[in-house]
Amino acid sequence: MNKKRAQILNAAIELFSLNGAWNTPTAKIAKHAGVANGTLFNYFSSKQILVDEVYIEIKKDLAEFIVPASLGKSFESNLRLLWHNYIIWGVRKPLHYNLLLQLRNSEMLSEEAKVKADEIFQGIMGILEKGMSDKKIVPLPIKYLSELIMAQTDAAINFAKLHQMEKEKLEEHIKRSFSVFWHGAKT
Amino acid sequence: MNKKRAQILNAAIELFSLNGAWNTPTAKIAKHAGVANGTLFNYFSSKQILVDEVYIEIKKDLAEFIVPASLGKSFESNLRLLWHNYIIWGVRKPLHYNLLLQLRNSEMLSEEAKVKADEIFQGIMGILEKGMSDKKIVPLPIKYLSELIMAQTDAAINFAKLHQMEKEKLEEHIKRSFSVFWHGAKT
Amino acid sequence: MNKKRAQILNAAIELFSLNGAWNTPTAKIAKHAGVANGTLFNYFSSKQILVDEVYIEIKKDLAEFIVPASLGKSFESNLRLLWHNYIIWGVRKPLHYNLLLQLRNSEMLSEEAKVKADEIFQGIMGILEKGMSDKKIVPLPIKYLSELIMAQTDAAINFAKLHQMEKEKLEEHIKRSFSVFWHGAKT
Amino acid sequence: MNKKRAQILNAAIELFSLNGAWNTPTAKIAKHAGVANGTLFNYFSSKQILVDEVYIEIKKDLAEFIVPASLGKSFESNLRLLWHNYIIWGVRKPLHYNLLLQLRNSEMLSEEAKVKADEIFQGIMGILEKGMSDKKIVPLPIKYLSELIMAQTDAAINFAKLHQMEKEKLEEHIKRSFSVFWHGAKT
DNA sequence: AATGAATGAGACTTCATTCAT
DNA sequence: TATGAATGAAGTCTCATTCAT
Repeated sequence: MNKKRAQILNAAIELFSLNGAWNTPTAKIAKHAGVANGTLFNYFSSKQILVDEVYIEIKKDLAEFIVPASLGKSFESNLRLLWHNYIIWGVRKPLHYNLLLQLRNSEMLSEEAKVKADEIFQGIMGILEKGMSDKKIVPLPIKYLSELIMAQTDAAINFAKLHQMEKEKLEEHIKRSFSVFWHGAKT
Repeated sequence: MNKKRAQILNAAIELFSLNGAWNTPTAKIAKHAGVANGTLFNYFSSKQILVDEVYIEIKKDLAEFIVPASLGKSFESNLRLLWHNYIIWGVRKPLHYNLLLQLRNSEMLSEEAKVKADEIFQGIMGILEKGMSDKKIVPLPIKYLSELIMAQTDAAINFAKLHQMEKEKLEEHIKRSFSVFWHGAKT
Repeated sequence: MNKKRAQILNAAIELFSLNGAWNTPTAKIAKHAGVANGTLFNYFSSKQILVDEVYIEIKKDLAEFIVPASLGKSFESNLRLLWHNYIIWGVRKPLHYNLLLQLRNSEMLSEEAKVKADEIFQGIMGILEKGMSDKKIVPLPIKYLSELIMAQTDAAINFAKLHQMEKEKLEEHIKRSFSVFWHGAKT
Repeated sequence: MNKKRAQILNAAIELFSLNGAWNTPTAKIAKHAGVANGTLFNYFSSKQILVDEVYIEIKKDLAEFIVPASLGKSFESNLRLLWHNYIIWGVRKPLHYNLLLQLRNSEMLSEEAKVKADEIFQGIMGILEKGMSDKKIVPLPIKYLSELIMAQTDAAINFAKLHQMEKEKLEEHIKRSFSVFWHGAKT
């Protein structure tokens, strides 16, 4: 990939996360990235597109991070791993995570970007669908199930960050949060 | 209360929700509210303050709506009612609900506003704390429990809106969502 | 005279002097004067007129203060008294004095106000003219002479204020400053 | 130096002088300078800073103009030259001169600007100090002496402009004005 | 006469975007 | 391809003035 493009994306993620995308000027991003003002527009033809690409970049990073290299045998263990990895990602990459939340409900994303970002998660959706059709879990619409998982892991991430949890304590917290979910959702 | 102030607040809520607070000019709000440009600043001395007050207004509206007039006997029934009312509110007031999510992670709110908004929910927090200390529910930090509830109800609201649920269907959905939660959390 | 009118004038003098007339809103003047916003415009139909009236008020105050009740016999003693009184006025009424300087070169005064203010000093000009025609002083255009006097007294006032002179020290300073002038200008 | 910057400074000096800095919009300055609205702010990050820089520019121009290329032998001749040059400058550059007076007492200048502007005149102050310590002049505080000189030359400039003096007549006027001063101040 | 809420023109300033170098 | 000065539309906010009470 292109180096300058990556610099700009990273600068944007950092500044967007800290100050809000809506009040981060492109000029500041360029400066933070160590490139000229106009260079940014050689790589991203408008700020709208930059925002979209930042969102997609984050979603890609997340998807790569949480998908297990190889799927285990049981649905529960696969789901537990996804659950675990998502929380770890959220804790380890606070800027990315914060920005993800920020953009999700901001009315700043184009429809195209949302669709594209969803596509990245189709593989993960597949795992859930499989578990559902195998009746490993209470029958819920797949879309609702995923929202539910995301919602509960978000709560877990926020709480872990609030208490600056690390290592064993964090693992314990993840375990417990999954346990609460699994108790309610398993068949 | 003051009529013009309310007009402005309502106009702001509507436009913020539809277009994003970050790209709703104060001039448009004033026009939509049927007042002059400068009048807005007689009531809200800056856009920042308007945003803060909008957020507080929404939280107040929500708190009023979900708190049961009289608390029932059992913790479960009280919690079930809160759960129910929150989802109803989210479905009935989509603009308010959407804006609530938008502002929460936007970096647009002042710290003062966040604190003030939290104070509005202290009564509701009290209900949870009571249930917890009475061991009606698995021992979780109260802050995490509330995040968890909010997260799951948010998921339920999103899903209900996605499928434009109403009446019996909506009630059924609410019931099921609570059931999943209660299963996982009850002692 | 009218009490409210005087309150407004005094408030204006104070605020104009401290912050500059150009950035003192009429609303602040009204508040400082303890009257309503609109009341100010009952007495002064525009800010321009208020500024003009403030200037005239100051000039009147100054003229009243410096003109000796009864003129002495010698031109020198009369002039010495004017000189003395002007400096005393400038030191005792720093707000008035400061504002006088501020307005003089500000392009904020209407031509009418300047003319009116000059009329107030015609009596004093008469004294100078008399001394000139009696050849008590080197032949200079009367207008230049008055400028010269004002200029030197201004310098004396600034210096006295800089060193916070009072009583004997101030009197000594005034004496010396007049002496320098008189040495240069007497015939 | 930078061409656009100079254009803006010159436009500002002209418009400030004619209409007062307080009621010259930045938009008018930009237009008069032949640049876009925003360009002005590339060179002067706020109107306050533009005003400050205008003041400093004028003081620099004045200092350059009045300081003699080489100092003569006698203190009197050096002082006479400064006196002469200042008056000539004031008459030849009426816009600059008018604005200098306007800004001096306007409460529009930042303290930094005043300090910076004073530094420009340190060389000239040195000349006066030398004359003082050599007892060529009555013992007066240096600060007062400079105020006195400025005050009298200001009077001379105003009078010269009032009568639209030129060439011999102007030179004669300057000579006389210095003579009045020197008579009063020499030892 | 006194009030003060309402007005809206206009001020300063920001910033996404362009384009000549 | 990279630059960064220039642009000007558009945003937030101020404030002299009006007018119904």
